[in-house]
Amino acid sequence: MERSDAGGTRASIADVARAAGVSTASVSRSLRGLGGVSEGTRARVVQAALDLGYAISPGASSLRSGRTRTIAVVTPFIDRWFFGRALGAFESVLQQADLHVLLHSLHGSPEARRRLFAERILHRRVDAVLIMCLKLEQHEIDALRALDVPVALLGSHAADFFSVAIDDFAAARTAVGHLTGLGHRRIGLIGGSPADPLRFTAPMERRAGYRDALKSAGIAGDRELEVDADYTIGGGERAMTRLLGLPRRPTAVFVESDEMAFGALRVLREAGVRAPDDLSIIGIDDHEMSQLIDLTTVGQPVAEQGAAAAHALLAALEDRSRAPSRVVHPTRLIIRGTTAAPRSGSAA
Amino acid sequence: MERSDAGGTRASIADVARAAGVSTASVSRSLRGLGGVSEGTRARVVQAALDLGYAISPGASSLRSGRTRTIAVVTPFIDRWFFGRALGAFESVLQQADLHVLLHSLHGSPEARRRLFAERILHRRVDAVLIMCLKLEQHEIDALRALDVPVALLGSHAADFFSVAIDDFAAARTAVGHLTGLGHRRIGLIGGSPADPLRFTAPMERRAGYRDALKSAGIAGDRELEVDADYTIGGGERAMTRLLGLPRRPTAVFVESDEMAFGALRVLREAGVRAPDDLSIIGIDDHEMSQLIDLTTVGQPVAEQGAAAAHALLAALEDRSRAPSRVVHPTRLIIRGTTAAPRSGSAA
DNA sequence: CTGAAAGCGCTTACAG
DNA sequence: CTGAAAGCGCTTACAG
Repeated sequence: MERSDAGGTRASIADVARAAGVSTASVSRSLRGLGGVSEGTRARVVQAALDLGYAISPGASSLRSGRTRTIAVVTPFIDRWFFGRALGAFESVLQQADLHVLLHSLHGSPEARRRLFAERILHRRVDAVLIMCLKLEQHEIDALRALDVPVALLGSHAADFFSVAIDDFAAARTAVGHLTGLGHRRIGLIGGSPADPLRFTAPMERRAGYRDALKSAGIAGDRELEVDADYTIGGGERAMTRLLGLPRRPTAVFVESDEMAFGALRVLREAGVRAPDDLSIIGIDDHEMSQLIDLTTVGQPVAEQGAAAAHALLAALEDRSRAPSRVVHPTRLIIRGTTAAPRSGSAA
Repeated sequence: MERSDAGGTRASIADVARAAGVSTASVSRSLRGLGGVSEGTRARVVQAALDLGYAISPGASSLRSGRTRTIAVVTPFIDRWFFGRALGAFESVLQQADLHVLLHSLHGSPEARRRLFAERILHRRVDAVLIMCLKLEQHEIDALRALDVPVALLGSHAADFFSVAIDDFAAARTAVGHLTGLGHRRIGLIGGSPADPLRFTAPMERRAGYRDALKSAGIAGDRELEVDADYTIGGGERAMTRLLGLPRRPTAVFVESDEMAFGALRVLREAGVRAPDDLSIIGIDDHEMSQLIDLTTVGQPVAEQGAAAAHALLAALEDRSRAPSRVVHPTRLIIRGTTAAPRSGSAA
C-alpha cells in the first residue's frame, strides 16, 4: 500500500511496464480492460499504475489509435435557456460514457461560424460533432462530411446526418390553431427574423406554421402583424410595443419563444393591457418560468432532445456503418392563463 | 488555384513538405508563423497546405510539444443562468485566443465531483483549468496541483490559484443593510443549504453576511427565519411558503439569488401578499428578468467574471511563473419596486 | 497469454 | 535560413 509522491504526473506506460515486470503492450491491454491478459498480470499492472499515479497521455493514445474520446458541440449560444438545457443533458450522457465534450459557441456571430468551417478547427480533434439549431448550407455539410466522423443535428435536419428535433412547423400550427379555435381572427406574430445571418431553423419553420394555420382557418395574412425579434426578452418587449402601436391591434399574439413572451407580457402589463382579457398570448417552449407566469404555451422536451442526440452519436461511434436516424420529439399544448376567447365585438 | 479533393483530411505534414519541396521542420515553422523562415518558403508551404487541405493533428502536436491548446472548465451546472453567462464569456475570450474549451459539468452530483478528481480525468488533457463556484477541499487542491497546469477559480478563492469573484459576504451585507435601513427588524433569509454536499461558496458567505448585517443593526438572529432552498425558482417558492406559514412573519426577506426571488414573489402574489406593501423582497444577481419583474437586488457582473478568469489563465499560460492574481469584482445595490419601509405597526 | 517492434504525426534541439 | 533525426507515449498487428 505504498504510494509514490502524489505529484507523479510524469509516469509513462513504460514506467508502469517496468514496475509490473511486463511489456507496455500488456499494460495497455490490462488498463483498457481488453481480453487476452491473465488476471494475475492485470492485477499487477493495475497496482503498479496506482502506485505510480499513472495517467494515460490522451495525445499519444489518440495519435496512435485515431480516437480522441471527445465530441464537439457547436452551439449558437450557451447562455440561453434552450441551449443550456440541451447542452447539459447532452454532456451528462456523454460523460457517463467516459467521453469528453469540446464546447464551441458561435456567440451569435456569423463570422465565428464561417471561421469554424473555413479553418477546420474541429479536424482530427474530435470523434463526433453535434450542431445545434443551425440550418446548414451545402458547403458546411461538405465540410462536416470531410471531418469523416459521425455528425448529429439538434433542432434541424440534413440528409446523411443524425438529427433530433421537434416539428417546429406543427408546433406553431398548434399554437395558432389554439388561438383561432378560441375565435381569434386578428393574430400577431413575434418571431425570429428570417434575415438573421445565423439562419436558425426554428424561426423559419414556426413562421411558416403560423401562416399555414391562418390560411387553414380562412384568415388572410397581414404582414403588418408579423414583427421580427431576436428570441430575447428585450426583443419580445420591443416587438410587443410595436404591435400595440398598430392602428388595428391584434386580439392575440403567437410568440415564437416563451422568453420573448415574457417580455411581451411585461409590456402589456405596463401598458395596462390585460392578458387574456384584452389580448391573448401564447408561446413555445414551456420554460421553467412559464408555469410561474401562467403563460399558455406549446411545450417541448429540451433535455430529452439533448440526451437523444448524445445517444445517437454514441450508437454511431459504436457502429460506424449505422444509418443516420432522424427522431422527432413530440410537443404539447399547455393551456394556462394567458389565452382566452376574444371579447365579443373585439378588434379594438 | 487548383484545389485537390476537399475530403483531403488525410494529408500529413510530410505530404505538405513533399509538395512544397521543403523539410517537415520548415513546414512546421512556416505554418505556426515562427521566425527563421524565408518569406518565399513560407508562401510555398502555405499554398501547399491549402492545396492539400492540410489540417494539423492535434494529438501529434500535443504529444510532442506537451501543449494541448485546450482548457477545461469544471462547473456544477450548465443550465443555470449564472453558469451559462459566465461560461459563455469565458469561452468567448478563449476562442478568440485560438484555445479550446473542454466542458465538464458536475450536474449537481457530489459523486461526479469525486470521480473527476479520483480518476484524473483532466490529466495531460488540458493546459489549464477553471473551477466554478466550488469550495475546494485540501485533497482537491492537491489533485489540481498535481495536474501541473495553471488553475483559476471563479466564485471562490484558494491560495496559489488564480481567482475572480465578488465579495459575497459584502453583497449580502449590502442587501440586508438596505432592508434594515428601511426600518425592517424581522428579516427572513432564503438561502442555499450549508449542508449541500457540493459545498458552494456563495451560500456560506451570503448567510454569514446576512447574520452579520443583522448583528450590526442590533437585531437578534432567529434561526426560524432562515430557510434552506436550492437556488432554483421552485426552491424559492417552497421556502417562501414556509416563511408565510410562520406564526410571526418577517416583514422583509433577503433571497440569496434572483431566481429564488422569482419563486418567492410568485408565492406572494398567489397568497395575496403584496410586495413591497406587505413584504419586502431583495435578491442578488440582477438577472435579466429582474428588471422586468421590478425586483430590488444586488447586481453582480457575471460575464465580466468569466472573461476575467479567461484572461487570468491566458496570462498564466503566457508566463508560467506569474504569481496567482485574485480579483474581486464590485457589486451594486439596485433599488427597484420590491422593497419599501415596513408599514407602521407591522409585524403581522 | 505475452512481448518486440513499428509507427501514428508532429516539434525541437542540433548542425550547418 | 534550412534539414536530418530523435523522440514524445501510446496501440496494434505480428509472432510465438
